[in-house]
Amino acid sequence: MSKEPSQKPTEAELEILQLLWQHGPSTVRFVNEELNKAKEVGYTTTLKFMQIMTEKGMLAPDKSSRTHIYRPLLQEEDTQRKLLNRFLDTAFRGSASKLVMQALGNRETSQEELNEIRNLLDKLEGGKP
Amino acid sequence: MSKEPSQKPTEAELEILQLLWQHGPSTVRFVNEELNKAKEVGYTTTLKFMQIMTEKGMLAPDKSSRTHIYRPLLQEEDTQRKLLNRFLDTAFRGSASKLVMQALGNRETSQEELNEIRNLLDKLEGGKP
DNA sequence: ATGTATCTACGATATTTTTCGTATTTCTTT
DNA sequence: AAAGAAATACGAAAAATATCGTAGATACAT
Repeated sequence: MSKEPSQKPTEAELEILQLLWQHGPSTVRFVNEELNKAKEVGYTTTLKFMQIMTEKGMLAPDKSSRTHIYRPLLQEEDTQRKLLNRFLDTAFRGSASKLVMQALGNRETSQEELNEIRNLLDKLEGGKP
Repeated sequence: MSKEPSQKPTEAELEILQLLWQHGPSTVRFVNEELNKAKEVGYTTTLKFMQIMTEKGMLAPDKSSRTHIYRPLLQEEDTQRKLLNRFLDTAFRGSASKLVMQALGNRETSQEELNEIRNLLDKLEGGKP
């Protein structure tokens, strides 16, 4: 029974994945230090998480040296897409536009980002002019 | 010790809130039947949830008749906003535009909705011409 | 080469979330 | 008024998440 590579990461797992996506393959110590910038977490706690994530097939450790280096097996965009779809359904009953409106309304969004979005809108509407 | 009215609802709690937002104040039985359209859940399970949610200050039961009627104390948009902010940070590292792009890209969005979004963009950019 | 620091392995505990069973109370129906 | 149906109250088990301590192995510095 080989394990399916994906699942829904928990919040804590997601935080770790974020760090790995952002910084590339890393050691437990590094991840732990990064996590500690936000809140206190014991080293072994982080280690345990990363081991569990490895069991679940989310990470792969390079064990060639004593200090293991973990890399994420889940793709960032893939994972985001799945999480987003789930979130959209549970929190917004599937209404993407409501979500988008909230997301844009609640936060400062840079001019550059707004332009990107506008471009996307153009592309989406371009399909049926 | 008065309880703070809000907290982060769990997924199961959110499902119940959704039903109450959608249909207005309801009985346990009604909520339970709705939940059962998606998956089997025992009546007492639903009851317990709604009682816990009441303790947490998310719901308020009208107990004037034997069959209690629960109404949500959390506002839909409020709650969505909070959940969204959290989700945005944990899943998209705070990048609203990335989230928006994914949300629009992954799903069919109606012309009407696209227009709404475009209007919002105009309004957002209007602020600093 | 010996003590100290750093790792991983592993198991255990704590916390939160989900799920139910049973008892008791309150209607309804006959 | 008694039997049965439908609700709530309560407690507790089960499952999923999160957190840590200790032991043993490995490297490093003196």
